[in-house]
Amino acid sequence: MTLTGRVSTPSGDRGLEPRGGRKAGLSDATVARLPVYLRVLSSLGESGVSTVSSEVLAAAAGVGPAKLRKDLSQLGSYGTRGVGYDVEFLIYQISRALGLTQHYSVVIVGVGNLGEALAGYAGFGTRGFRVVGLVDADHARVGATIAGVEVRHIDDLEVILREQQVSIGVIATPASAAQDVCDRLVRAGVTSVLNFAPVVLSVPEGVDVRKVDLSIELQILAFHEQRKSLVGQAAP
Amino acid sequence: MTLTGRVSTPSGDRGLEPRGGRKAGLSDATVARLPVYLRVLSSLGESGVSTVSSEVLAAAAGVGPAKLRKDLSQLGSYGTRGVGYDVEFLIYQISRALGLTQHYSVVIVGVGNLGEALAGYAGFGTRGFRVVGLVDADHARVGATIAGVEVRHIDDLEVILREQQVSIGVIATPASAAQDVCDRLVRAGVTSVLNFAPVVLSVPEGVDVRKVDLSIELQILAFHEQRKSLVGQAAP
DNA sequence: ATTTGTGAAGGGTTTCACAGCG
DNA sequence: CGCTGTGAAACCCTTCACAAAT
Repeated sequence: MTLTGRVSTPSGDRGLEPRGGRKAGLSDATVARLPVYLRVLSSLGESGVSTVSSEVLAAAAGVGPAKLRKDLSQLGSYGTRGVGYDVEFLIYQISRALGLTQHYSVVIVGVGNLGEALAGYAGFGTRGFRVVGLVDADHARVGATIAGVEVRHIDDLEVILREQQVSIGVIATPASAAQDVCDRLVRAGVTSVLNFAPVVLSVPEGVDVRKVDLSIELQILAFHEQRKSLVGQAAP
Repeated sequence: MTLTGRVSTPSGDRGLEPRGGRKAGLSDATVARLPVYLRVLSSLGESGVSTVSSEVLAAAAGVGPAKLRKDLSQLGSYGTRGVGYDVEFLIYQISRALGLTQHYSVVIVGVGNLGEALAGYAGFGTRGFRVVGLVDADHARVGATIAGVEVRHIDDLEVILREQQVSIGVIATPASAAQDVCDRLVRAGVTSVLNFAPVVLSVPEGVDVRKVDLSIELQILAFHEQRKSLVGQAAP
């Protein structure tokens, strides 16, 4: 069997190109780092630190100082030359830039070990995210209460999505169910999806998908691990 | 309190700059995508497909065809013009490039819901990764058997690392324990770490750390979600 | 005819180094 | 003097478009 010419992928072929058009400043690379700065700043704030230099903040966040300053300068001029950045003020400004001053309702689909771990994750409650729904296809799991939320059957997914203005859907199902769940989320108006299932999801334009994939991470580590054993092998 | 000038971060300040020097071809961006191609190819192979074009494979992987060809050309010339790529042969070549023809022993530290989910993850057994150790600080969890592996106490960590040539350590502990666990892994010779705890780990040069962080992903989604509501707001 | 492999162009990100401000 | 904010340079990655191969 040969597949060529016209596309007829097993898992569909909608929405190849992921990102929609940007509206204002903030490059993707910067957006991906702001949450890290935010976490470091919070921990500094709790330690009673009120001011940080780019050098110290960068070190704690694991980036170079120049990069950090470039990132922060995209938000505005919130530092003081000769002094550094005010911790509380920066926390506020980054939160605002990321949209964390709003609140987001999250539904988790699939309540296996992973779904349960996600539901119980403390970082959820903090910073404007609230788990308003847990659903599973397995009737045996329906009715249980996890982190204060009752598990409902996946048949109720659309009802839950409509009742609670859900903006983010988390997919923690087996791979085989993921695309179907995703389609249902999108059809009900969810435009942000966090996918833990090991499949490439197809979504229409305008929907953001982020993927977390254990085995991809492992394979990337394996690549570097292999490199380390191959010390100076190529001919000069 | 003010932190400026000399660095004295709460969580240490070793290992700022992440990546070591590259040895041969294969850019970071390419390495991050090869596992995706591998997965798609495997699924195609199981469907009885023996040959694919870059167009079809790219569609299924969610990238553009030009990017896919550039990526694959870094491995060598393994396609046939006018025809496409042989699925089985490509699977082999990508596996080889990623170092998946070797076997890697993995230890998971922290057997809460997340650790348990990771241990039970099917993608682990496949493709050369084997969980050879599960450890936890909680005596109540020690002795249980998960996915065929007995949970041992974290005091035994160093013993396990030495007995079983462990190359990859997975940290699934609470944030407060992560840096300490990481230090112990590194001291015992582990050079690849996959971190699920929400902290920036400090490691000496030569050690690779990859981070999986739910709340960072959520915050990135929040940013894009916010953008969507702000339709045409800035003055022209 | 079809599809790969790749120079060249284009865009984005990081790093440098210093001007500018407190 | 110290540290931020930022043009300019360097680097990396993606996209285009076409020559080469079957």
